[in-house]
Amino acid sequence: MMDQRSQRKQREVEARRDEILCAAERLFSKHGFFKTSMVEIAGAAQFAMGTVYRIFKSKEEIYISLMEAKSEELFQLLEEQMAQADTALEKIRAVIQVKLAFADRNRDFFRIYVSEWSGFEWTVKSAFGNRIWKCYLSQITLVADVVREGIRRGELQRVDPEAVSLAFHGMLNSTMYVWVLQSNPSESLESKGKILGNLFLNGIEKPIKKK
Amino acid sequence: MMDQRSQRKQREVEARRDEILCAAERLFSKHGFFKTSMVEIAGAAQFAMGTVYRIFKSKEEIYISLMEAKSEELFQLLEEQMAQADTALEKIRAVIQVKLAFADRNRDFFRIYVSEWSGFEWTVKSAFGNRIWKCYLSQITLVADVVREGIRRGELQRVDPEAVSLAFHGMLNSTMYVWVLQSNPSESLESKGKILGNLFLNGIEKPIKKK
Amino acid sequence: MMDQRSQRKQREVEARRDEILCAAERLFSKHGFFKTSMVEIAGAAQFAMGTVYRIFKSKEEIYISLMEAKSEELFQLLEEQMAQADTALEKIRAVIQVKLAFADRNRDFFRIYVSEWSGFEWTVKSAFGNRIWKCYLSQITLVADVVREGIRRGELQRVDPEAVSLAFHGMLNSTMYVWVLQSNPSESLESKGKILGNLFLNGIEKPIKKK
Amino acid sequence: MMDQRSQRKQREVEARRDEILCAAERLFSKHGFFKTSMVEIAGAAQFAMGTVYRIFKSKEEIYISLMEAKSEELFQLLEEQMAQADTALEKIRAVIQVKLAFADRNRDFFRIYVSEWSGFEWTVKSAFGNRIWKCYLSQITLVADVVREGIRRGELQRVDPEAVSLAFHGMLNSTMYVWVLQSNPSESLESKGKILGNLFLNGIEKPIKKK
DNA sequence: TATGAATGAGAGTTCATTCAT
DNA sequence: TATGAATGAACTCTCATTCAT
Repeated sequence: MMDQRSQRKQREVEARRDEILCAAERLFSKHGFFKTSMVEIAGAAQFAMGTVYRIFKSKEEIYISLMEAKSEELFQLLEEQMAQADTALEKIRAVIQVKLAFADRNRDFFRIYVSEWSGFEWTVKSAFGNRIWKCYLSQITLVADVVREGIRRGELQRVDPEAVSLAFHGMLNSTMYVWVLQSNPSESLESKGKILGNLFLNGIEKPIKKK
Repeated sequence: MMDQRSQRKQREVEARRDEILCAAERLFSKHGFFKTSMVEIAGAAQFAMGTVYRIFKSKEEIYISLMEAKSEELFQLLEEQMAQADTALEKIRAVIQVKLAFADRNRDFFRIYVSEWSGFEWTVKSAFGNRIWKCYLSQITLVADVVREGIRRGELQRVDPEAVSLAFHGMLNSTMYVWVLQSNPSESLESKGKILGNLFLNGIEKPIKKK
Repeated sequence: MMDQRSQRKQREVEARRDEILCAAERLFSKHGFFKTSMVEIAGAAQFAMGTVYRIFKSKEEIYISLMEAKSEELFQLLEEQMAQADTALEKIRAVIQVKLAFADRNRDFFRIYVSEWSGFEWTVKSAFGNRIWKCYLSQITLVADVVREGIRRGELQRVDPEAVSLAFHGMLNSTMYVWVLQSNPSESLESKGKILGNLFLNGIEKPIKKK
Repeated sequence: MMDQRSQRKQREVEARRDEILCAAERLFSKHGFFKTSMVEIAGAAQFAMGTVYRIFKSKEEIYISLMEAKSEELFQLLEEQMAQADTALEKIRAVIQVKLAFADRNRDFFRIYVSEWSGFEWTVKSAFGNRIWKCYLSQITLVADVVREGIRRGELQRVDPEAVSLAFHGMLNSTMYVWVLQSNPSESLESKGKILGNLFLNGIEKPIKKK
């Protein structure tokens, strides 16, 4: 009985969290962190200010929770899809597809994510900066591991896995950000993915000697 | 005589501009645009508030002027070095070297530049957003032209020049940002450049058929 | 229950409005609109700045609300007293008495009212200027109507009602302002009213022919 | 020789004073005292800020000098015209005509003059307030003297000269202000003067017994 | 527990006045 | 003497956070 009640409570709190994060996502995406006020967030989420502050201890906390939640979601999707791929090449192509599709479904989030990918505004407050940074780092590590494994299995050249993964994400993010900004993307998700996959795997140089 | 005096005036105004921009660069880099106040900028530049406002009409104007000035400087360096290179491959390697060296000399600026590369916080205010965006666009166009020429001359594969250039800059920026953040870069400038150059030109896949 | 609470809220907000207006009245009267700061108003009303801004959206809004509230109050007194008078002459004498008594009770307000009667500082910002102007216009129209009726009923000469009403208020205001400024009015309210009434009704010329 | 040079100096200073006052008049009339800046005044008068401050020690000084200069001019016109009139009635009509004509020629000044007739914004700083007040007082006294003389000579009723003069100017000013505000005055100067003259001399009541 | 009014420090910007040139 | 750049206090208004109800 007590259990049931506390479970309902739990679920309610979760639902509230989501509603607030959802409202914040839209607003941050539209106006940026600093030009979005707590009154706006509370209003959009249909809660009183006090209620918002009961769930999140500050505006920054909302921002970071938003990043963490979505990053976690994306990370799990990445892991799932990568588990189904065998070779490093397939895994890398999977990462591209998953991220592109995710960006397409979460355009508001992605505008924030890419913009703040460096965590620049947060670097001072290291406690917050670190949490944001981890969101990026987890993905970079994930791909770095794939690269490392690919090298070991002879599928990939002997490159620096971390450096290459970092560059890979920069490539992806810059492309996706511009793509997300366009309201009517002229080119499809697929073609973008193919371009990036080829670029990352084979580069742009023309293979000169193919006897 | 009149000329001399007005020239000195001119130089003094320039010097003031630079001092303010320099102070702003440091502060924006450390705290971000919104957490840096005009009082701080004025104080760091050793001027009274009114003096700062005599030279820049708003805080945004300082920010944008900073971006424009440094971007222009970087752009000219890029053009100079590219003019001395013959092939597309050489030009691309030149871009990487120049940007890395520039980032190394302008660490504060680069933290701002990469952080805000998407211009996200500015997109709302289109007048300002456009000016920021142009700073990035000029570089993307520059490299896209190199790629186009390289394809025409048979040096590069038939890729989408704009898409590839965008990805190239994302790759560079993400790498440089992390590199700039490290106070004691363990790896040298050269090696970073080599890694990125190889990645962009040849990708990471192991060339399978080499009979 | 809900009703009671919301009613109390309503009353509290009203009380706050009044306290702020009251403080502003005193300060505007003493230092004028531009030399009175919001900090001073908030301080005098014993509220934090934010509270003042919750109730009035700007300093101008306070000023205009003050004018409108008091003007409305005066206007209603005028209407009441005029309703009890039969002839135009009686009505005009009633207007004089009511305005003098009101000015006596609201010395601070009257200093502002008369000073700014022309709305000069406001004419530029038409939106605000109009609201101020209406405060004066309503009274001028009121008296103009009385004059018109008086003419119709043969009590008054065939004069231009609007022009005469305007002059009438100028006469009243100038007299009242000086009177209000004197801390210890040497002459009584009554005698001032009589003088103005006679002046407006009969002029100052000696009726020459009275056979 | 020395005399000539110092005389020229004197004349130059006078010319500067006039240019500044002229510029200030236009600007104060358009935007009000507080919304007109010294930079604007200096710019409009084609002088450097320092030069303006060499001639007037503050913005307030410009304002008051402006009032004093024009008031003095008006006062002399009034004295001249009144000297040519014999009876009190003629003198009063002369005052009306002169003021109306002066207002017509000095519309900018009159907007300021009437708006600030009460000196309200200045009352705090008594030193300044007094100087402004004297500008009004001189006219009131002038007319009060005429009224006193008129009573002595049996032309006017036994009224309070000061009170009546004050009311007279209030009447005039309110009428003139509205008239000055209208860009295309529909009614002529003459007719306005007649209305005010009749009102002041005979009132609006219909003389009842005229056998 | 939920509310949202109250808080007040702090923001960007202006401008009367000064003073080195 | 004339200049106009430099000054910095003071302005209006915002908003993240708190807390009495």
